Amino acid sequence: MSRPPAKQRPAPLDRGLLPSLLGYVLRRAQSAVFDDFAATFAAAGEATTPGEFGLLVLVDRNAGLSQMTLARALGIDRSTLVPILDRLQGRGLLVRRRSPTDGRTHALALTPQGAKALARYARLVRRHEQRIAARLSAAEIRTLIDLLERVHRGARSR
Amino acid sequence: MSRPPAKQRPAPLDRGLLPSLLGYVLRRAQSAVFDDFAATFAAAGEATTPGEFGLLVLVDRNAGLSQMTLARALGIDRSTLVPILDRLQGRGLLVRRRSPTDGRTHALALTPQGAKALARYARLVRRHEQRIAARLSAAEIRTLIDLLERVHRGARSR
DNA sequence: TATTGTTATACTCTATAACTATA
DNA sequence: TATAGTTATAGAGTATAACAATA
Repeated sequence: MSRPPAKQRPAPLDRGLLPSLLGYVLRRAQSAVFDDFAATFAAAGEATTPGEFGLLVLVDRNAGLSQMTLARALGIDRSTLVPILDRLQGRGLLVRRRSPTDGRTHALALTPQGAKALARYARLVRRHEQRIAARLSAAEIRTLIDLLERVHRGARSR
Repeated sequence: MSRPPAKQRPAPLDRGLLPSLLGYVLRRAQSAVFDDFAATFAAAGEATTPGEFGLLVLVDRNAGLSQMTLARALGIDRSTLVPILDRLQGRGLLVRRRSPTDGRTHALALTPQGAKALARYARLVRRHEQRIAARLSAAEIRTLIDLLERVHRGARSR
């Protein structure tokens, strides 16, 4: 029963009530999933965040939408969106076109290169999803998504 | 069956595959829960984040721990922790004491004021938890926490 | 007047690299 | 040499306020 050298037993900290708090467990799971997303993309030589991926999907599925519409869908301020679009546009993934009907707005759209990148990202996301759900059955994944949506609705309504 | 004025039907965007992605649903739930946390605290005239609350609990339950130990437990770099502790110390909630056994480390501890604040925060967190779980039974909450922990472990192991 | 996109500004969270005191 | 805490610095995400162009 000899123990290995063990330079310094880390001695896990007492977390008190934290592990029983839904908010805490949710936050930690989210953080681990974010790390896995980044690692999956990095392993494929890509550098794109979950937020950027979601944005690209929205632009792809709703071509021509305005920045205000997109910002509302993302739940961020319109000024926050500007540098994000600047970066994506700088990477050649999307363009801001003039709207023909309203001179104040931009019509956003993916470039052909952006559409190709999105298809690549979608494959990586599928791989990432398989990893994070590896310990769950298909039924459990559905249950989890359902419970999370109910938490979302409960938290939103105040 | 006349519709109310409705200045501009927002026409919900097409989110494509996003709602079927665990990572996406998780991120949205987390964001809504964070907002609810902030709103609950703001309504009570308090301004403390989930991260700060978690940190205070760890210091409370593990008095005398070092900044490195705390940083590891939080999953952040030691340099990231410095301004966070500066702020909490500035608010009079915790202190950095000299460690008597190792001159390189600080022994962190809550002040009496910090302990009182933490008790106040814990009551608010309980209220917040009731809100976000309002649509879930006790059994469902347990299931959700269990599933999230399994996602956490699955995402971590690579 | 109201809306859209932009800019200026500020704050927080995050990290890496380099410095210092101590072990 | 190695570790702990700090500082300098930088990047991303977030916001508010004010401005120009357009409706």
